[in-house]
Amino acid sequence: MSLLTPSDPLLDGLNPEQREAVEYRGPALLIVAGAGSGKTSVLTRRIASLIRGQEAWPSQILAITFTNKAAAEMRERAESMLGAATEGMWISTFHSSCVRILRREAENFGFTKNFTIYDSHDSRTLIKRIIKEHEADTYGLTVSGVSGKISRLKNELNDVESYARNASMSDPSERKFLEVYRTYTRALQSANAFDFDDLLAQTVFLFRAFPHVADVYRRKFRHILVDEYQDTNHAQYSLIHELTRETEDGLPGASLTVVGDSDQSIYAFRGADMRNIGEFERDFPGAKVVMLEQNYRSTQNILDAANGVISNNFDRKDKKLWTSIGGGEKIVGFTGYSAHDEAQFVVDEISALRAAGMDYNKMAVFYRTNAQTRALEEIFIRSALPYRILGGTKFYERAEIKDVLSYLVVIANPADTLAVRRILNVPKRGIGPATETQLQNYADQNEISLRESLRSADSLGFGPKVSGAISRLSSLLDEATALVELGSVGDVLAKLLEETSYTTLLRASRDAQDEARAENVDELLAVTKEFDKNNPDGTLIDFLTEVALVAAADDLDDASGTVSLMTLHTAKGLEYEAVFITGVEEELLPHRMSAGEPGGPAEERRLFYVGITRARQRLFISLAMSRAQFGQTNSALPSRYLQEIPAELMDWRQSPGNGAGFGSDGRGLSGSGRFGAGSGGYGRSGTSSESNGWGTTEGGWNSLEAAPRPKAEWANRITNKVRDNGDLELAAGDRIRHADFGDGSVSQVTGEGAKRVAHVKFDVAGAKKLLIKIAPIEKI
DNA sequence: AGCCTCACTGTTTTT
DNA sequence: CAGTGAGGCT
Repeated sequence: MSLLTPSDPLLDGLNPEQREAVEYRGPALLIVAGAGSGKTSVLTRRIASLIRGQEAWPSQILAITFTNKAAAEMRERAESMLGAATEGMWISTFHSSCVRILRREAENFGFTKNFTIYDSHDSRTLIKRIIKEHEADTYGLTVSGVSGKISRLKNELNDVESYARNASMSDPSERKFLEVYRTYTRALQSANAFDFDDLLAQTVFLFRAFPHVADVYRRKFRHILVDEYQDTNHAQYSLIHELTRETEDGLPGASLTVVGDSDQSIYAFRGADMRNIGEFERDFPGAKVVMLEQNYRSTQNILDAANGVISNNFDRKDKKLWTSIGGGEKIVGFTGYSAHDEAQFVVDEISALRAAGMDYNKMAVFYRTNAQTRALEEIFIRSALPYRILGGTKFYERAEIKDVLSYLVVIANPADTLAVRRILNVPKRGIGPATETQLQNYADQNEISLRESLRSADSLGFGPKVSGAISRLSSLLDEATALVELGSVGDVLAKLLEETSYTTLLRASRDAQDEARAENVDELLAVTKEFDKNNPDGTLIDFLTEVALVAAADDLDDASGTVSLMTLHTAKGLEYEAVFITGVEEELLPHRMSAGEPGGPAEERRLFYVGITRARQRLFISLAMSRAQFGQTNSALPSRYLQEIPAELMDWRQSPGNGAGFGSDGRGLSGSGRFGAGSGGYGRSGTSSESNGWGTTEGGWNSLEAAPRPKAEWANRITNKVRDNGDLELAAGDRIRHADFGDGSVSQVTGEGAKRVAHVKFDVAGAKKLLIKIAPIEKI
């Protein structure tokens, strides 16, 4: 048992439950940790107590998180408790743990240890090519459809052959899909590459196919700790199971600790299954369960709001967060006229908080979709507030960065055809599609890689210009490869940039954006040098692995004084003194795409809950009445989740219920900035059939007509059924009747499908544009 | 081969 | 809106 005494600093300040979570010893422990209940602290102290009590060597500990950031934080905390005694511990994400294992074991199953990792963009590119080659698009297969399906299959551990056994071969599109899946799998194999999902799935397959290999790791890891267990998908779950199994010669399985909170499960879309945590006790009979419900982060008001919201999810174990911190300030609500107006509110409040002494890096702004950053950014820039965006279009996804990285990939893994193709004609060197196809054919016929075929340029009958270009590329790659042995990653990259003139050419371009691209490439060069400095023994492969696995929240050093902007997903696991949740509207939160998915609205509610519980002191919730999306402005309704926050907790500066209506003349932004008080309404009342009168005036402003009639406080209460005229056929000359505008005649119909717009001349109300699908109209 | 323009399309969250 | 693909021109 533990050698710790009650006064040991490891147990200092812990409540009885936390303490039990640190001290319990047994084969399986589930820590149900509500938001802000100190789970990271408990987890690290648990690790520390295992080491201090000499119950385990550091190398016997495997701690798994979902993000590198969480892993880094845990490592840091463990180091501050244990110092050098953390050496040899595996504290890393699922994905990087798997890469580590796969690199060691790749030779067992037809890969080499310098395999490439394909991000989702790479796999889409590959899938796109395969769909084209197999003319699979004529069977209705799309790139996103196929890549989504393959990803789901892999997360469920269905490889091609197991899928083939179960698929219905009578369906031609199924057959075609199988063909694509099979080709894709072979392409990955021959490119010596794994996609993201493979990293997990292949590790599981490896363990299952080679029990003696699995045993090596089972013997090694005696204590396995998993964070955010509610977000594990089937592959991750199986991986944990494989690792905690008894070895062939009877060594009992490792002790397993999982931490999670089903209320914070927000990754169902990538296969996460809450049941993994719900059924933990069934999976591990005799498991100990510890509940952490005391919250050390937020004020009671914030927790009450969070509890109010989450209690609307039914299939959950009831648990209530509580705190001894006290009530705190009310939650501030604001309804903007537009996304810009909303952003202005955010900026104003941030300035006020700053003036009151709060540092910018203690504040964060959350949103549901990355697209929402646009308006926020504009206003932040205009107001000269320092901010940083976490996630979004990632540095490593930029075309110029991928180009340059592809050179490094080709050097590390010449089998990677995708990477070879990417650099073949970048920068332009006269190797076009025709040449590429010929090279590929030659490679296929001789069963060599595309990279190898470059060496035979002279004998392929190309013109002198083309074959010269190919030979030069080939020898450049050879030279750089030779340099890998001697030089650092930075040296190799510098040489490649020098020889290809990549940045020089960008700088010579007259496209202004190319200068920015050149700077990005310079930054990448700086990154490699930084890597060389921090990892004197680091290899090119190590560098590429690190780069492939960085995530949105990872590159954040929040020491600097900036406000952080991020999606609600990225926000998980973080906390801030002041939190702004923006865009709390129907169609956005819950997102329209979630409506059709089973459990969608409940998951969106959890997302909102995650956002709320990030806040320590102050919480601001805002929405906009209209929002531009896909170049069009649409009106929006308050999110259904707003009414789940007890009204007395909120202080509405500008409420969705009694906010002013605004006229169809479209004033608003220019005037007072915020629309003034007034009656009438945002949103509508009455029966569902006349709700949602999205009209578009000829002036271009999309607006809701003021609705000077009694209404429920929450306009969206009555919109559970959205009007849908999807099938309504209209043509010029038709007479229609609108719920508000009366009768009119159609002058023109534009757009397609759901975006069909009728241009209508109303007899009294004048000319309007109406979205046919949802306008309250009927043909007469 | 390489450049241009035009039209079209999907339109969430991420390791 | 943004990223892509086709088609036409040099």
